[in-house]
Amino acid sequence: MPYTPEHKVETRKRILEQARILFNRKGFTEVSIDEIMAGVGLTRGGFYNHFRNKNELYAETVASFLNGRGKTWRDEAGVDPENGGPETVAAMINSYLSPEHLSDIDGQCPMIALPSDVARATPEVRAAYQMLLRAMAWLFEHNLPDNLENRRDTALALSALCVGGMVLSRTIDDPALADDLRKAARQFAVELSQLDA
Amino acid sequence: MPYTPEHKVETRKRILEQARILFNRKGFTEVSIDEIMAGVGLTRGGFYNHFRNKNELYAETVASFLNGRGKTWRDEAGVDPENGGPETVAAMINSYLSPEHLSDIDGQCPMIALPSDVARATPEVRAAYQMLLRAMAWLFEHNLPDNLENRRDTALALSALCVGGMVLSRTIDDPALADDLRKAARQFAVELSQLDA
DNA sequence: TGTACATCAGTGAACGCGCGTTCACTGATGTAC
DNA sequence: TGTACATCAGTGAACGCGCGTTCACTGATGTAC
Repeated sequence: MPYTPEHKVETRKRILEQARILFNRKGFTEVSIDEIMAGVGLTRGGFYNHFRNKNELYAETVASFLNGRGKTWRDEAGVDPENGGPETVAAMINSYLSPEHLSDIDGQCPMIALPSDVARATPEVRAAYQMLLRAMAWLFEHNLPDNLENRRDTALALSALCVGGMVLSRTIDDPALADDLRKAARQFAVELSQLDA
Repeated sequence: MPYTPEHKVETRKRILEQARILFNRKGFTEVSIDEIMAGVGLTRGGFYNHFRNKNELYAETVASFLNGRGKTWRDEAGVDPENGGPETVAAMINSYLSPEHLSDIDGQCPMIALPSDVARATPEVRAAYQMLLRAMAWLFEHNLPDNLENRRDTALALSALCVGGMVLSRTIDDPALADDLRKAARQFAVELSQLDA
């Protein structure tokens, strides 16, 4: 048996990681397989040893965020699904709508970088994206105060506010406006999470 | 002088309108000039009598929304910048986050259909997008109650919530989840607009 | 009113380019003896 | 321990395709006489 089985697994991971970064930077259609493979130090032909086609890669990239880069993010924000609470919600909001997240093009959440790309992608890609949103809303919901009546709706609205605030800030050129928008979203998200509606 | 000057102006308008619809459906890069011109009943070569290149068309498409399809939308929602008020804000929110707007792929607001496309487009396109956002926030701001302390921040947060709610709903396949999200965003947006923060 | 003419919106073949994918191959590697 | 071998990850030329853009041309139209 030539090469260890781990070798192939590792290469596959490196391709996924490189693809995630490049997709975040330039979007799905603007990134070529050549580019991704070159970033990993390989040539184009080898790609098809790891993925059936570009669409499969795309779906796996989005899906892999949850347990890859997304896990790092949750850890950094100190999110603990088991023992959370209101301060966890505030930490999530502040981290998601932070200037660091805004300037972190490579590491950002795919829901911010790729919404309109995903809307036109294959069902597999959209399913992966949907899973991300569910995960985000679930985290919000289970850390909101118990006495809140409509926790799920609050969690969904918070998700919309967080993603919307970042998507718009990212698209806006005027740094002052982008910042005001991000801060306003953050302020009202925190308020909303404490609201007894 | 062959053809009336109006003839050319009219054709240009028809190209813009067709481009707006197709961009809303499939995004900027996925729509070809052939496709747009065919939709207008012309052939590809003629395009360059009206626009310098595809990027110029893109920028003008986004910019033209404000006084074209966007004006219709404001009229339908009964938005009057001069004599508004809280009920105008509620009308804007309810209209923007309505099931009708969600299902109106062709006529939707470009901020929903094209956020990640715009983020990677030319400065001209981004400037047009920014103008749309400013217009939306301005409308919110000037119709919020006078006694509200932070009207601008409220207006910006409302914009983020509206756009974010629609972007996510559009991307989600599960109709139940998409609907819950849209409704939650709407409910909290209305609440937020009455909040004295 | 009718006709020749000039204009320029529109045509469609052609060009260059980059991309996704295929495929015959190469050569690095672990294993069997 | 050393060597022949089989495997298969990786290579890179080639293919087909569609796109944005150019350009020499056509022909519908308003105007001048």
